[in-house]
Amino acid sequence: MRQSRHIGKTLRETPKDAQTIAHSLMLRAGYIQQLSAGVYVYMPLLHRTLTRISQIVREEMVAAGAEELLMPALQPKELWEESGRWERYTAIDGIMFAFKDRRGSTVCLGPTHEEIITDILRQEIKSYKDLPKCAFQIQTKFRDEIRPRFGLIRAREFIMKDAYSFDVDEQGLEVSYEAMRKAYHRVCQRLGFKYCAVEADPGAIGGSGSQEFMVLADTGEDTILFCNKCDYGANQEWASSVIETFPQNEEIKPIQEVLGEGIIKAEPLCKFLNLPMWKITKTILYEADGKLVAVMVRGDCDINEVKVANYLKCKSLRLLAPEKIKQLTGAEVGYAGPIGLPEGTLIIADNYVKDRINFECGANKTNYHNINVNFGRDLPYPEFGDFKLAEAGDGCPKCNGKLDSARGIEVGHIFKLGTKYSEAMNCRYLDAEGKSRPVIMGCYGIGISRIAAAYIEQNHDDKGIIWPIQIAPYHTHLIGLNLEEKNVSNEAERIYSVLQQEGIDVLYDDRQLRAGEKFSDADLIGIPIRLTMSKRTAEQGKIEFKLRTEKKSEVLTLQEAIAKIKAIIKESESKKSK
RNA sequence: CGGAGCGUAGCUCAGCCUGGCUAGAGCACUUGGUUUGGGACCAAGACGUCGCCGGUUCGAAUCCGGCCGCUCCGACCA
Repeated sequence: MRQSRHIGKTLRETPKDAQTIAHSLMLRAGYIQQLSAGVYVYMPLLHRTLTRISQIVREEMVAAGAEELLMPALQPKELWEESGRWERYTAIDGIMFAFKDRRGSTVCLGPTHEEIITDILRQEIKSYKDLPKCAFQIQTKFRDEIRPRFGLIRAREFIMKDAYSFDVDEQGLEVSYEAMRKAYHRVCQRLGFKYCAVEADPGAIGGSGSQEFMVLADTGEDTILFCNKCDYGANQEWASSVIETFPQNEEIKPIQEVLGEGIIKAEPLCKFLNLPMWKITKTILYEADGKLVAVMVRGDCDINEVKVANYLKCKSLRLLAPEKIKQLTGAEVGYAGPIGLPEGTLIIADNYVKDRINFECGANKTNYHNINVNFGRDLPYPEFGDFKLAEAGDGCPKCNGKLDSARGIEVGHIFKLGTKYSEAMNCRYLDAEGKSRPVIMGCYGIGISRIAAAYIEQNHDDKGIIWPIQIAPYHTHLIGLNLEEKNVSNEAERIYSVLQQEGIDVLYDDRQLRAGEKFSDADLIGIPIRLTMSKRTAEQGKIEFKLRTEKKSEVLTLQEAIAKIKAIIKESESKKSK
């Protein structure tokens, strides 16, 4: 491509809306243009990169035994009602774009495709002999995100690869899931990511287990925790951890109400009462689908609301508003405790709350706290579970290691769905005994457009993007200098066409600009190999070769340069799965 | 949705508080000249429904009201 005819001007200044480096660089280098909130034009350079990312993903999906198809983005309401997700996705969460067509039928733009694929496969699968099956597509998804942000990281329209597996039983699902898990690792490796795969919350998609593929970046929206000894890793919203416990060998004391005026929050409280943090109890009041719930955790812990919501199986979980707390408990915020809550309040407590004696908790009276509280005597044992937020420094739940934390961008997420959709939508088969069984499903997503943004977030310098050869928009960037001299421009033109004949993708900067501007643009755009033809090199009959990752350049013959470029391309292609 | 902010040239922004006549700057763009291997310089030019609608006023980018759009902080997720 001749840069003089290329669409996508570079900008010197950072557009003010860009909050992350990747977003800013993509705007400045002409990879994206914003059309409205969370909606972007994929400009020619990005389009090429997305095509390459898609191709890598496609190759690994096919190698894992999946078959490609393409489903409609426009979907009928009926299938979503059948799966039971219509209300959640529209009225409750509002994540789905839905509207009426001219005949008055309600339709929506697909945020995901479990319903459609299940509808297709239930017509396909009749017998255990029809299984297993695995299908994937690379397609535009629509999600009316509550808050789109960071450019392509969280967009309302984005490109996703989604795959769906169908098996006869759990063991079959294990095999399919494992094949996808490996394929996801290969995709991440081929792309050249610094990443990690972690256990995750299946969330709205549902199912029994899931893993997220996290690209490590400080601007990531997620916090991940991983063990410094074993392979345990999990999204913080899903992670469990081990914390220190203390011997409970003191005598059981009588419960006592203590005045501690204006003293709230665990730390001031433990100083005031001269108690260790772990003896304090945080009791937080929530409204779960309109029902009052009190959650207790140890004073040195925080609550993980995802765990609480999962335990309660509720659709919405909100902190109780201060006015409501006062109305229901009679106390200001900060004095809530498990004793004396309104009738019918569900009390749940973190496991680490359980084996303590003579602990503290709020008295549900402004300025008062109870000490020497004991389960069984002062209040019944509540329901216990894992509700605390795991944090860096906690112990690993699998070994005796410690958890470290990092920020990550979720580029892939794989789920064991089980029978959630096949039961709801009647996707069944007859087994060898002639018995009807629901198909066991899995689903597997990769954010194609997000990968581009995540890669830049992880690989850039102060001058611009640094693409690897496998997903760069072009393999080489040919820079022509001194083009006003006929012999130089002739030579540059010749090299441009030789490179093309050799099957090397080349962006040829044939613009009449100064060297500095061309080099700056080249650094910004980030094509991995730069070839420079100028008066200087033309005289030697050679060309300057430079890698985007290196400071130094070398002067080579065209043949040598081509050989090097081909070696680099070949090296990246050797990672492809057969 | 709750909280905060912004909307003036392609981009970054000044002007608004304290209303005033042809609305500014830098970058980008056009033309000419000098330059020419890391975002040059000089000169001349082109480019604006000041987000939209309404109100106040002799007069509105500026004050007031409504609407729209965008961004940030929280819940969502590939």
